[in-house]
Amino acid sequence: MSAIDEPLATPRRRRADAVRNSEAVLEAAKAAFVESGVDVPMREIAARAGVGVGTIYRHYPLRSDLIIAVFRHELDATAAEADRLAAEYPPAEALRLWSQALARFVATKRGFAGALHSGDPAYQPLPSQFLGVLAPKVQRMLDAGAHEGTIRGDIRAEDLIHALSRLADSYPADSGGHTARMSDVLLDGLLMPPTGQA
Amino acid sequence: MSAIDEPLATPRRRRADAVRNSEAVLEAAKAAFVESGVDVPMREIAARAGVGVGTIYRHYPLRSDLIIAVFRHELDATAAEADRLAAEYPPAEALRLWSQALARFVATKRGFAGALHSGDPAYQPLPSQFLGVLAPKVQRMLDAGAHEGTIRGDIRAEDLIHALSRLADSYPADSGGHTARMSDVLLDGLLMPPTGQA
DNA sequence: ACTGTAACGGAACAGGGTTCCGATTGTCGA
DNA sequence: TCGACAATCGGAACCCTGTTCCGTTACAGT
Repeated sequence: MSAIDEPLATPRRRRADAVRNSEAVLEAAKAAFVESGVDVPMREIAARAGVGVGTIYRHYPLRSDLIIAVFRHELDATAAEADRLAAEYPPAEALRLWSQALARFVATKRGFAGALHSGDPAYQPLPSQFLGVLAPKVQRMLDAGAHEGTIRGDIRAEDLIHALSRLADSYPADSGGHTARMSDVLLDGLLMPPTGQA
Repeated sequence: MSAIDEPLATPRRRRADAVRNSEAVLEAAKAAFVESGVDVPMREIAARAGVGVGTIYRHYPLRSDLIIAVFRHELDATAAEADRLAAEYPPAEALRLWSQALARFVATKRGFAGALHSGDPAYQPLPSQFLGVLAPKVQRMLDAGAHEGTIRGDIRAEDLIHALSRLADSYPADSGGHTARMSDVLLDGLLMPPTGQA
């Protein structure tokens, strides 16, 4: 009766160099993503991290694994922001403010939205992981708005996030506020009553 | 004073094989785009057309040249559709119907919207050529709607087309009508009066 | 027919993703 | 402390694709 605080017999301890390397890769990827976007060559990340490419693939078999790992914190923060805003503002306004947070997230990750919708097998799990974190929070805002009658109720959170992330990626260097304007138009369309005739 | 129906002295006649090949490439590309999307390898197009890759590059130095050439007819038709609808329906309704036409155009061209916004130098002229054909027609619809007070006047045709083409590309196999639904939401947001508070 | 040249084809080069395997090096038991 | 084992490493090698380049081919005009 010594170590039963581990779920089952400890299979083995993770090697120290493995931990070091996996963290070094994470740091290198983070920097590389900022400089060159998420499509940066694997070899460059490997060089920055001072490891071989094989080591990257060992720790992150899919490029999407690396991306999610790098952006995990920010992604969670963006999700948490949804809760914060939902608690402080009426649904429609919370949604509008949150959409700006999402736009900031996407805009600062060159190539992220493209990867999200690319269909490339290396990015295959990305959409579900991304949406898995955000959609529940957004859905709650949508439901609240639908319940009080200020937001139309036939739009799913996942579709909305898809759309917003698409729009946010439309202008590589968006100095004219195009993204913000079109996102606002989309959100106006969500407000009740929908004026459009069938 | 024989042949002055040509702008200036006819420099030379285009070689028959050149004409043949350039058309063969066009046909091959059209088929390949349908089967595999606009990102299909050049070698495959060359093989289908029975020419060498060098021949493709001779006739279409940029991939975007080939894409535009292949879709020229459909693109013009989509532009003409804007005129037709504008003549027959009130601006807001015309715009809604036209957006469906655009969605059809984009949806049937796998990878097209991605190429449109990719930033890849091989696609560099694509956005301006694409928008150059469509934007003037759409702008006229927007202006008409703004003039009669049914459509908000602060949205440029180019931004709208960008947004719609982005949305139309969001779902590779859109069986659930997601694209149509989100496009409708966007268009609802265009209608006056905009309900959203700043 | 003959010639000059436009056009051709595909080898060659460059660059990126992914795999594979011999070499290395922690970890753990003795 | 030491040895053995296996996890891990590194980067060469392979494949696929875009693009260029140039020796060869074959059309157009005389």
